[in-house]
Amino acid sequence: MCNGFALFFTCSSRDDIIRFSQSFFFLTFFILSISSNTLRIIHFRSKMFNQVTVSLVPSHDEKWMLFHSEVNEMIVTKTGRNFFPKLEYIVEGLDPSKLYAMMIQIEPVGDSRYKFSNGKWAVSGKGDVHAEAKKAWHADGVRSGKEWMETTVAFDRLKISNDLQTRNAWMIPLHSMHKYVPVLTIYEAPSESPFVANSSNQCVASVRIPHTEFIAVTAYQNQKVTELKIKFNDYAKGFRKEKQNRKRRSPSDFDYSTDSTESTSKSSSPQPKYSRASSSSPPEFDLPSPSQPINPFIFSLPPFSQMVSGNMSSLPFFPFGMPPFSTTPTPSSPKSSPRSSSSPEISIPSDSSEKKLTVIKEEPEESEEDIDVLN
DNA sequence: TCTTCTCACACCTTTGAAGTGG
DNA sequence: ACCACTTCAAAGGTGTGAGAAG
Repeated sequence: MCNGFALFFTCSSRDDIIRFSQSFFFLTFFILSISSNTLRIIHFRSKMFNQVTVSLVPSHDEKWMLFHSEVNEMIVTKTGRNFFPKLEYIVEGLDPSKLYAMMIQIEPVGDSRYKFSNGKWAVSGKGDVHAEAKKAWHADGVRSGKEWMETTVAFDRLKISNDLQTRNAWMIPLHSMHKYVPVLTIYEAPSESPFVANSSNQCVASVRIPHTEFIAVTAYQNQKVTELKIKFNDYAKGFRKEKQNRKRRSPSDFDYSTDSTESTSKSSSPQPKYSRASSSSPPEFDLPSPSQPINPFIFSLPPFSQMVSGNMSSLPFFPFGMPPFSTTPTPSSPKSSPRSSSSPEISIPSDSSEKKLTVIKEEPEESEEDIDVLN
């Protein structure tokens, strides 16, 4: 499984040690060279240099940043809840003629359990034991790089649940009061579906964006997060301040004779949707489990939070003539979702600027099991 | 007593079928 | 008959808050 940060490295000679040092410098360099809006993944092959970039759709990215500044929370229920903000990516740098499949996992961050007390989140002890993160494949299955790059990559159908026994392919079971981060993995596929992750498929990139971290909860703990959800999620419009004269009524409060109010107000016509590779697009596909490990990781690095201590200005010199990355925000992609005219303005606190993690993936490790049968 | 979870609820958007008019 | 547009109802998503569970 492409889990975390990995380098293909075996240390058996002095040359190897030098190679490791070079790799380390390289890693350090581009970890610190991430643009503020785009997560870049550099994937080295033996003969060719590929640069795959993955970013969130700007309108969602802004929201993720905002929620992250308050420590994001996601409600989990037995029946499953959607992500908000949405997980919708822009992928660039794929080979247009090659075939790819996309998969997302929600991986635990650390092994702690959290509690919300005195207005903030704190570790409350050792976390529950996590099963291996469930893999949710994008419903579009195998598509060409050109097709993936033409549209955004959305996982609309994905739901998170606290039902650990769920067999629903789109339901990701999570432990409440634990911290998680979504990880997008891109596989190169040799042929059309059904896609099977095996030794003939390469893990092109595996991306975790630090500010998409969240804590799974069964009820919101931080009032500020609740307010942000209500402010930005149209489905929660009913809870917005200007309408907050609503009150929960006990059964005895019902007055069936006069209960007319505004319930007759209906929505305007449905908004046209922009083109995207949505996970909700039919038909569903049925992917078998990855059958074979592709390559074991030889070396793994600690979590991002432990690696980045905070000062981006002290970039180390990169010794290999590494092409410089732009550190300016990527201009909004034309394929990004249009902002709804009714969407509230987003202002991100200045201290919320997040350093993003770049993840190098070499050959991934795949487990035998995984992937529930798609319903 | 405290924390966490569950469920029914009101209120909202989205979706698609049915109706209408050119 | 066809097409474009509007209307309507059902489905589904949201946070709330009372009560249950541990």
